[in-house]
Amino acid sequence: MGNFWVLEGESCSNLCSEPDWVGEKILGFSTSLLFPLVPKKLSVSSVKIRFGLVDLMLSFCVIFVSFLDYFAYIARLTEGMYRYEVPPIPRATRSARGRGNVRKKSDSNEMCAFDLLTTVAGKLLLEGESTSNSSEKDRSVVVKYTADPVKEDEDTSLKENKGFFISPIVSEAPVVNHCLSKSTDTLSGPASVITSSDCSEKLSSGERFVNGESKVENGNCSTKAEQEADFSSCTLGADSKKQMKIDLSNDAKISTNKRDAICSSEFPDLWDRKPSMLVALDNTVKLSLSTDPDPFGSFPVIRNDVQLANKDDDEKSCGSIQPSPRNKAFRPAPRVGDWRMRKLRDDEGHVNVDSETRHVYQNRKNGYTAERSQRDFPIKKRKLYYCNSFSNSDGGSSDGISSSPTKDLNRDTSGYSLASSGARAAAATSISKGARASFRSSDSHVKLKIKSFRVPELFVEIPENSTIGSLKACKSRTVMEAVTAILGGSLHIGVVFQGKKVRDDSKTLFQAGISHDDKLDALGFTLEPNPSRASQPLGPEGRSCVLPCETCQPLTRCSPAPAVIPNGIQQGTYNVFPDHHPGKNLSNFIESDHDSAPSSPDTSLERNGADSRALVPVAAMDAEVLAVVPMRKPKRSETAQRRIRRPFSVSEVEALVQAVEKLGTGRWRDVKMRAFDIAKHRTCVDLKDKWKTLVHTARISPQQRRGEPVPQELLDRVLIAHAYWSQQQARQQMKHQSETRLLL
DNA sequence: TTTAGGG
DNA sequence: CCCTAAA
Repeated sequence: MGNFWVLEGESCSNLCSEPDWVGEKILGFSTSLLFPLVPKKLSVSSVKIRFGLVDLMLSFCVIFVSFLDYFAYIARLTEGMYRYEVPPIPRATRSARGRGNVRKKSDSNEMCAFDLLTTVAGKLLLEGESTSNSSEKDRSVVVKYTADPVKEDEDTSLKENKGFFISPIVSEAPVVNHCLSKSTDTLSGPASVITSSDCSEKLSSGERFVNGESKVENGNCSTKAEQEADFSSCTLGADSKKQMKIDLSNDAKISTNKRDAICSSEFPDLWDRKPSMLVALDNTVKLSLSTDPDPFGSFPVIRNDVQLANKDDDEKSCGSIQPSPRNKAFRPAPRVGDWRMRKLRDDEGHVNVDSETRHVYQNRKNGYTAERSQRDFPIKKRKLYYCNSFSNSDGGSSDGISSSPTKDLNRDTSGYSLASSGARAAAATSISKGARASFRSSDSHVKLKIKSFRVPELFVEIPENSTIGSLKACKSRTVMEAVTAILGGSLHIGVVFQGKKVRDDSKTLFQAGISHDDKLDALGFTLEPNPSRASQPLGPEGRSCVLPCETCQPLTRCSPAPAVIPNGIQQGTYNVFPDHHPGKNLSNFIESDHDSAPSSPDTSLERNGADSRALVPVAAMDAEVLAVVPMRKPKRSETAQRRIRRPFSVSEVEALVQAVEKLGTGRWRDVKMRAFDIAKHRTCVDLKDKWKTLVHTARISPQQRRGEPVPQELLDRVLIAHAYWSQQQARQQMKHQSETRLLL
């Protein structure tokens, strides 16, 4: 989908502010959503990976988008349309908003009931690389994730022992945020580390609040950049355990809301290129989920009545400006965070989670206190911006909204550019001082930044007679469900090198072909749902709801704009069951390990759907039940990604030749087992094809050959072997024929 | 799934 | 590399 950046600040209520369409009936509406899925409230986090002597700093940012806002936005866009696809994320205009009061207002009126988790599998690119000599040979195990779940309590304590630990890099993300931020709140701690909610065991994410004042923050940031361990930790996560330890100004009620976390990250490059809009808002919504026990389970149902009811509360609690009427309408929407909490609780047997009931949770470890719950609401001072939800590179479908956002952003935040630059500078200073210096010197830090996110695609079909309300509810649920199902578990960090997933954690960098001088760009990371906890089993019956894509007639009428996922956006890799081959020998083929290329979207989705049942809609909805289906491309052509090209190395060719000499042609399976058993990406068909090309290559003149030159010696052997086995084959046939004749 | 071939 | 018919 695109890249999202969250900046601190106001919530974007614009979109939501005009609930014109509320209550209207949609005639035909089917949508497909590309939702970034974010497991938790990850916001900006940085990962430090130790590669031998080299540390790679990764930062990734996850943004939370208010589902409702987004939804509302979509609804508006789609009204009257049969289908809309991947609407751009609404951006809030910061324009008229003044800071203080206004802001509060925004906080209070959050229509954004659900924060949709958006997310990501971020691809992190190396910004710099360290050149330390020693590291080159030392890199042994480089990227490894800890199998051990991180205990919640230990959020901040992730240590190097584990293959990697993530710590927020203060220097980066914060900078951007604070620049933009207008909020008066200050953070005592520059960054907070959130442990991922229970869900993400392996991944801890750091969140930082943008709210803090810019100046203050800067100081902190820069300072902290170097001491990762120090950052104060706050946890916004669902777990109570992860409470923030950050001092917030009074206002800041960053509270325990999970969703509060704001994400920001600085991506200098990106910013430069395209800052865009603000996406989400969040926390302030005080409202609770519908008080009714959720019949369906975990998904919150949004209802109008609820909204109204909540209104008062919100105002009170916020004590700030009242939300505009319009906004109020939306308030009721439950927030994701709440939802989550509820969900968590459900596990424990608790059912409802409305604002009222929250207190119940107090008992939990680090339980939320009533006070806290109240504080939570007012918090939203963050502004979320996203950059190009549809990456330009995608060539994709931009809604035409894109341009404006940017403008607004710049305009609204006067000095933004300045700030950004400043931020950048700061970042550069803080972090990169070392990093860059290292470039030339021996410092061993490498900085990574997220280049893109992969967003899975969900397809939601909605009956024509559905009301918007139902749509919201359903959608929320389904989407949430899907999201949770997928991401409910912990996140797993995947390493992608040159487009291939490297699954073998035990593999050394060297084995993986990752080297400093080598294209570090080629190194990427993905956040994937953790297989272990991924699924929420829904009854099989639930599946019945899933509709094949084909069934969606309305789709045919969809707007011309192809819903195609922008190229830039790759599908999240959801390999539910990555296989690890810890002890495996790579033998000659370094590349052998690179696992399969990124799974094609469809595949991954399907897999998800199947395995985790992520997409299974809630069981019993009304007639209005929505069916969520993985966006399967009807035709393979659309989505199926061509496997990445993996030219055969000379060593591979040699192995192939040797095997064929021995086994002959026509026994590719044996050849594979014999010579390429470890190279999973080489199929017998590949070997056969390679042999075919080798034969061809051997026959043509050297001048005509392309690619990595194959030693003539090998080519000669190829011809010889080919001739020999061809002859054998011919003989076999002759023999066979003669036998048959005899029989006849 | 593997082969064998065409694209 | 992909796609497919045939085993």
